[in-house]
Amino acid sequence: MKTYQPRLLQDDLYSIPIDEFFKSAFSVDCVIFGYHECELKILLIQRGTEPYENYWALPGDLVYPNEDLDTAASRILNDLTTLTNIPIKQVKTFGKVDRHPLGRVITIAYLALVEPADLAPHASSWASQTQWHSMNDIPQLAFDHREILDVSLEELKTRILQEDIWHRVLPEKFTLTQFQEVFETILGKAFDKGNFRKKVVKYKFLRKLAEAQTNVSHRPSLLYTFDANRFQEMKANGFSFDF
Amino acid sequence: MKTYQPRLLQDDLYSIPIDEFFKSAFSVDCVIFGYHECELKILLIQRGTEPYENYWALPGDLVYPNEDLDTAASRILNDLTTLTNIPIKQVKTFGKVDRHPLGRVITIAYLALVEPADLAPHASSWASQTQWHSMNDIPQLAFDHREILDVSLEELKTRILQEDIWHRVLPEKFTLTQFQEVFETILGKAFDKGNFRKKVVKYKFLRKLAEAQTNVSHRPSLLYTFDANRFQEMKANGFSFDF
DNA sequence: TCAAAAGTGTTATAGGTACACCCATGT
DNA sequence: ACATGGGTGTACCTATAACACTTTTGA
Repeated sequence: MKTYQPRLLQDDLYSIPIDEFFKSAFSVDCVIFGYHECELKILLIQRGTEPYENYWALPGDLVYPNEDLDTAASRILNDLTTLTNIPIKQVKTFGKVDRHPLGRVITIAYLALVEPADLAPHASSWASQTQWHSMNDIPQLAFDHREILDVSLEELKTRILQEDIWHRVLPEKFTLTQFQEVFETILGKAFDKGNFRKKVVKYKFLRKLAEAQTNVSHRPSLLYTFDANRFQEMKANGFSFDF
Repeated sequence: MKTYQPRLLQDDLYSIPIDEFFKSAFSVDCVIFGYHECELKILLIQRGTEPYENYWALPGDLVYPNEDLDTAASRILNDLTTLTNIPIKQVKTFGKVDRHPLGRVITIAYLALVEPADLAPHASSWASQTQWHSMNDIPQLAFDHREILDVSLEELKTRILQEDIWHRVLPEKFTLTQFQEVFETILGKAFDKGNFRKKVVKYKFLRKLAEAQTNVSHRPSLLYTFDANRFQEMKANGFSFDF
């Protein structure tokens, strides 16, 4: 039988059949955060099969033999939501030996931030249901998914400062207050209105429109749009919010 | 034959034999940076077997069936250097379908920064040699290791600002100039001496000693030590250098 | 006494923080 | 007229950057 002699251990007398190394698998788990009106949510599925039957879990799947990791993550996200072209990026790989009861399965966690309204209409017809959960009320999760969620939340806090993912959870035209609320909710702290605006306006990638809100029982707010090109330029030069 | 019906694709008629998912493997590749006197180096091995025989490559190995990912990374690093207890942390997982010519092998990249003097004495007796290479003169690398190296260098630049990994490449007692040089070399830019000192001293985790350099043909520099406890405290509160 | 690098001081400017105040709208 | 949130201005303080200057050693 063909064996694999670990290359780096010259004094190691034992050897492991190479087949043993190919008795493992890898999956992708998607941490899909949803933001809407000052609330941060997380998309969970309820498992319909063992192991962890009936537990809530992060949506995930084994990676197909001829499928790239990023592609697998996009596939899962596209199956769950009606959105397309959502950027979904790797967070970290979780690979403890005993993390999966049925064998050696490591999982690569991916992160996305979306508008929670956009859930796939066929979701309810699945054996396992799909549901948005408030981040303030997370049920017990299958596998090591709680740890994955915690790590991903920290990563979200970092990325919201560096990338334009907040853009996906705001309408095309939005107020500076809505913009501020996204950061306050996700980072979990409040900012001074005046100072926040001053800082944000000077970056010049929020473009003030001639329009304003209507039907509000207070002074209407001016609307802004996002200049993605200008943002990309600045990001290429190392831009990051310093909230 | 038992098959795996992808859970998330209800309309998907085809199914894949579950064995197919277990015909893959995962490896760990270590990006071991070395810093010494204003030079950044990278530890490479020369491959003794196909594929990519004779190519230089990042040191790596398949992960043992009952071995955690972090443990595998530490094992590889410990086999190559005489050091122990070196922190080595995950960077990213690389998993393109065609990245390995012999099958589906994804790899988890790990990053460490060490003092390059500490190379294992038995290294030269291996079939494949081990060598420090200057970052200014990297040979062609096997697999997608060049991409892994590039991504890891960026990660190193981020981590040097957030963690105390620079501590491992400085002597127990060091000068502020030595301290500054680490950052200048890794970040690739120069800092004003006076301003750098002012900023660093006020953080209070570098403790000034009563000692000074000897046998230098200029004014001797005062020596400092690192107060790791104080640094950890500050890090817990979100500290990061803003160079 | 000179070169070399250590170490300190000065100044102008920019930016952040806290807070007060006025504005436009619906009820 | 008043409650509500939008929007702006100011004054203080701290941080930063650029640069000049002094100090201590070995040769």
